[in-house]
Amino acid sequence: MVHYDNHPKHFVAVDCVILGYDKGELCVLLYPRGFEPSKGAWSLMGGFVQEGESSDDAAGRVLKQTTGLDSIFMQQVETFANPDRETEARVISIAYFALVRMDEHDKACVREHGAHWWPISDLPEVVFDHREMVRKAVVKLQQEAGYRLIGKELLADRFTLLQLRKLYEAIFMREFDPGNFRKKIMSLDILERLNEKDSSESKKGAYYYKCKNSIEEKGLDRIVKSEFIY
Amino acid sequence: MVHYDNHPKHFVAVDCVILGYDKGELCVLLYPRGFEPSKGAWSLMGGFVQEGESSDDAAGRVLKQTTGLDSIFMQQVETFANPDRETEARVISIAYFALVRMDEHDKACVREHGAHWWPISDLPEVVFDHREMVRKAVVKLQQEAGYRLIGKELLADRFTLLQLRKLYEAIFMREFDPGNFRKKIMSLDILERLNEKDSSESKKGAYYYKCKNSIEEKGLDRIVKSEFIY
DNA sequence: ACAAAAGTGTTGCGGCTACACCCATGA
DNA sequence: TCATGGGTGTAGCCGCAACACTTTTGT
Repeated sequence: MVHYDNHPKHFVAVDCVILGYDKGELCVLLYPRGFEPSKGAWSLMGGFVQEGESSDDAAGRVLKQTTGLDSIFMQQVETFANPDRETEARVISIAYFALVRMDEHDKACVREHGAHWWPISDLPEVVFDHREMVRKAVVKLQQEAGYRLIGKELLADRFTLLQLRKLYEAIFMREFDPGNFRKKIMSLDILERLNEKDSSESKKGAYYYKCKNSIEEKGLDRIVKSEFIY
Repeated sequence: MVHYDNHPKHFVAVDCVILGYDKGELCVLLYPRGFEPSKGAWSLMGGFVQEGESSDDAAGRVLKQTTGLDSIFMQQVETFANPDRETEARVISIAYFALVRMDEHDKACVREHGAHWWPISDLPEVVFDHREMVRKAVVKLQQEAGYRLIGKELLADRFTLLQLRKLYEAIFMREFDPGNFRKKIMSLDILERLNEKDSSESKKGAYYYKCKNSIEEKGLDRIVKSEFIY
């Protein structure tokens, strides 16, 4: 591990799989690549890791630049380091994924970058190995959502159980029994029922819930134990 | 993503958490750092990612150099990219873990590097963030071993169910009921009973088993569903 | 009256846990 | 004969899936 100078240096980038949820669909934020090669293909939001900057910081910076959002749930997915994964130069890329509320991000900011939300189930052609990054990010999201309650991160402050269930159905790409889903979530004792109802989605009206800010999310048992197929 | 030249380049290394199993203990291969800083502390086996070499290749190369082993189960753990994680220079490190059979590796090769096997449960002082790398690698191993049968990778070609159970107890740091463990494993229908017995560990003698080379390891259900505590 | 979602209850199955029990054999 | 692990069986528990059923209210 001595002789550092004998060894090559590399460009190191982060690519962010920014995931949002809207109208029953899980979406990812892409921007159009405006130059060759692969002009016209879409790309994840990315940036280079700078001197004195950790990759976590770099990912946060990219997220901030493109959505205006700060202190968002982010997690490392995997590092892609094939020497020929990009065509112009060798770039080693650390993929991250982030969960944002699609109604809360800075739309001007996104528009300025020409970015666009694409449904996970119907992605356009993307650049390099970015499709694989998205795939791996979704698998990570599934693992994450299977162990602890996502929802805070992708829904508004308050939400109905229908909305939460639809979110989980979008994440796991399968349907959940309404009754059983309700009981499972309730048994975790992490939601607090508000006194307001939402009548837009049903005649009877469903109570809003919010996450107990109470605490610690420690050691929940599994929410979904299914296999991952995506 | 243009203007590559405006961006800094970094040293990129791989660090291998080489795990083995011997006499009921999960062990990791470390070698003593022979120079300051942190002289006397132990270090994971590592190396720099070269031009035209993927990080997977680099990890394989390091493993080959230090154990003489080839085509071994390896998996990326996580990338460590804090700017100050090493003291001499900034090095971004991609951590890998590997599973090797402690009786099969090239002992001369290991000795030549001054390397030594340390039990996971009682590590010496290690350099930089290597302890965290080991921790994360073990968590990954637990996840892996919970979904599919490790054993091929860490035990000899043939093994008794006692040996397999002891291995799982070492990985998960808890005990398994002998009867239940046997039934669980058998229900997976992936082991083939040989006609030889091992009498060294019991009076009655236990049949040797080996993994059905049959095939595909597809979609096993969970072997261990417990939470991860390490 | 009907549809549609909210919300609750019930039942059955499958897997896991805990533990009892016989077997074989070396010391 | 006794201790030890091999190997099998069983009973209880718990969680989940499937689905029935009641409630509420807008149209």
